[in-house]
Amino acid sequence: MDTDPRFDMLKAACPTRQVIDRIADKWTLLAVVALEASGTLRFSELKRSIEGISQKMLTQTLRTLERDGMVRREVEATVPVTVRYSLTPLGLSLAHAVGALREWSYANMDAIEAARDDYVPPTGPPTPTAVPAA
Amino acid sequence: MDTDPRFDMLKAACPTRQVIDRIADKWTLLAVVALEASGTLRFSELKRSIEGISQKMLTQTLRTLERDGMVRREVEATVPVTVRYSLTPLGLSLAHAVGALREWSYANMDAIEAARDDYVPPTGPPTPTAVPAA
DNA sequence: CAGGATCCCATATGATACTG
DNA sequence: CAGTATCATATGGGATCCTG
Repeated sequence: MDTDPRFDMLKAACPTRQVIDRIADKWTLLAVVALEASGTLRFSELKRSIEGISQKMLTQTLRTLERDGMVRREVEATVPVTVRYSLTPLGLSLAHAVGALREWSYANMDAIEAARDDYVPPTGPPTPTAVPAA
Repeated sequence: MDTDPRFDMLKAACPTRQVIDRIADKWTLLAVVALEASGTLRFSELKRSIEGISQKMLTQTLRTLERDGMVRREVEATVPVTVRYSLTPLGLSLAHAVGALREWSYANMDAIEAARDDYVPPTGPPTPTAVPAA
């Protein structure tokens, strides 16, 4: 059998795995980072902060984060309604964990770039510009 | 302008953001975790380790990780060829960063579950089973 | 301003078959 | 075993229009 307990954490049924499945997505992580950086942001501010995100994905991402207790949503009944988003303590703790990833990214982006340059794909078909032709 | 320097890290052009865009994906994180847990694994072992991953995605994920210098791929010319994958130092350091996320997931999965139960979506349309009808 | 509802498409990913 | 190639499909995600 392949019941190696070391991999239980990777079983789709494992709760930890489920959590990973949920938060390991670009927009979620970026939203959390944005909120961590400024504490509180309105919908449109948040949208401007996260370059490339669409209104749809932002709404969707925020709803999920709110549902899972990471984000607090406060509606203020002003004339054009004002909605402010901020991290809950739970969300803040997630932000810290994500911080490790960001730091790593920052510290190692050069190494990645370098590796990428050196890389030669395994058994690639002849490069079009290099084939001597038959 | 919205040139708040606090959000530079979220600009799509920012190198850190680019790295995040790349590694913040489920299969990549899971592959790294799997390799960290056992040091070295063959293709098929890796596939069995990561529940739910398809052969295609595993190949693709490993290629990318290899290209970016996180994974080392060693081919042994045995009869049915043997390929072993392991983390490079760079990959290992990433694994550590990801570890923070895993620990967070493990520590807070209950809180998430709880929040999810309490959650009531904002201004939802009347629940079918609750509408008094006109 | 915030966000719900739609339409629609690119592509991410799975399933299958084939090979060195 | 460790892939590559192909086909089929789900769905992630953008563009638009609309409303309180």
